[in-house]
Amino acid sequence: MDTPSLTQINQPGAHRKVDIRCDECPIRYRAVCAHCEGDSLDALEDMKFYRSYEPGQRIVWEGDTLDFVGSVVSGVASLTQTMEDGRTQMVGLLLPSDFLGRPGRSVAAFSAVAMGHVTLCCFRRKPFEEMMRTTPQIANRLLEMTLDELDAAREWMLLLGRKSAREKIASFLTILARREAALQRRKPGDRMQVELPLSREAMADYLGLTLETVSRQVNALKREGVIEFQGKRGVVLTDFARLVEESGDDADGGWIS
Amino acid sequence: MDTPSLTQINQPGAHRKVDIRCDECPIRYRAVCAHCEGDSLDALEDMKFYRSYEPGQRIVWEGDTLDFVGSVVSGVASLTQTMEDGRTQMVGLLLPSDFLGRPGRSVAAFSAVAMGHVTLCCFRRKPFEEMMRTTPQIANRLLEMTLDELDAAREWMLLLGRKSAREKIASFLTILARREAALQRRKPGDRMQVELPLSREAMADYLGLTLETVSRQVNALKREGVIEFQGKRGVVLTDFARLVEESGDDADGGWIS
DNA sequence: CGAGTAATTGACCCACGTCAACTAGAGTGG
DNA sequence: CCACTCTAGTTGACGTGGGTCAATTACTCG
Repeated sequence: MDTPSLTQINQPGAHRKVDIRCDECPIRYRAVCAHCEGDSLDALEDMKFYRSYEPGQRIVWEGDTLDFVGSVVSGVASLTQTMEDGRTQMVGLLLPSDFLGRPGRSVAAFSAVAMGHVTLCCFRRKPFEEMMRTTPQIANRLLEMTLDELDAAREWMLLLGRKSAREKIASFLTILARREAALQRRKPGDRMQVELPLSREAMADYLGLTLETVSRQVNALKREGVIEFQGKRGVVLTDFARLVEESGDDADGGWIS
Repeated sequence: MDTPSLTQINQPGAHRKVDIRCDECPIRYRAVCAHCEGDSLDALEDMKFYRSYEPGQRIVWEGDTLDFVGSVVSGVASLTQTMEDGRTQMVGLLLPSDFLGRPGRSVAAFSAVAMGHVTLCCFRRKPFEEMMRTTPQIANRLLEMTLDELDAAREWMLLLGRKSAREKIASFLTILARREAALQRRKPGDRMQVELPLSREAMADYLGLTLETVSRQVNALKREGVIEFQGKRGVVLTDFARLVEESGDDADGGWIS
């Protein structure tokens, strides 16, 4: 459950097995490096190193220093905040191509935890910051990504502050479906399948609910025929229009991204 | 209550009366122009124009196009989201030096409303975007500011998702006090006075509560001697330590900014 | 002084949290 | 292959924080 030491992870062996050439990288055109080419891409390629995390493993603790920044290559990680009495709120989901860490500040404002098996493409902080100064493509791409995240965070504030438990669950499923559909370059429709990337508890932390309420609402949707289960984490959306209705959003939440 | 037409506002007269030279501007070193000097500042000075809004006036509607971006020079504006049935959630407060509008996207994701008398320093979208391309100081400053806002939005998610009504009110007052103290370059302490920049209803929209609950909790804090009122909008924090306790945060929420 | 808006206060109730028991799988090891 | 444990999820019973509706009060501005 603890972060392995640097030496442990920086071993050549650990590297080689996950190494990917940038031009074959699955997140090549969505990550912070998206606009880089030629020399600037080569420079990043030289700097980068990979790290992997097991499900449940802590990537960084809120308040600790993080001596690198990087992109999620595969897997899902959570950004969370915790109060002294243990209440926790997830404040972001890091999906492949999302950026972890804040240039210009080495103390992490939030904890990051691997939700499944996670691989990061990392850059040591100092060289990366230096590179941001000399390569405007990187800073510009990061600005774009940060603006997107800010918009998403603000959307989420509406959900947390104003939506009912039922609406929260429906919104979450709708967003999963829209993202899944976008990846496959088609529209979200009936009988589409999605994988829940989170446990009930993690969903509760994300949605500002308790895990019992999540369980009840999910099963209520099942009972009412809006969704079906397929195995442990699979969900079939049997009635997408109904799901959108239940989410409280207007019909075409224009999420493309 | 409606946004005045462009011509109405762009009249030379309306301009002149609020015009400020950049080197005398109160937000000179905190706004998006903070890192600009010499030529780049001159360029901005040439491009800029001012607009004013009355209390309650809508600056832009969610979904409308906004053909300019700009900085709040004075006053407070809110960024809000509204559901079809009227539920609204404030997703940000724009204070002096804060930036309004998103470069690269002319459709506003959120409504902006003036909470008091507001003055904006505006730039037409296209020239500003062009200038961002040629002047890295601007893009860099905007990145810094956006990262700060993202952190603040995520802090707010914890409040919205997990805090009780009492904790929300206490947190809000604490934040006001910390900002006030920072402006005066001292520590927040007992018997410090703050001005509520928001009505009960606006506070409710900000905190994800109803205005009745806001009223009850504020008055409960008064009854218990944690705060006192001074006139309509003035509040004296008679017991700051207690207020921080009630907020649920650990003692020194390191908010400087 | 009267009208209009903002704020307070009370009575009621329900959505969701809490606490606790129970079930279903997924390993693990004899 | 079956007990044995461990974790994740479900379900029920119950209490309450905060929402809703409505009446009242306090300010402000003609």
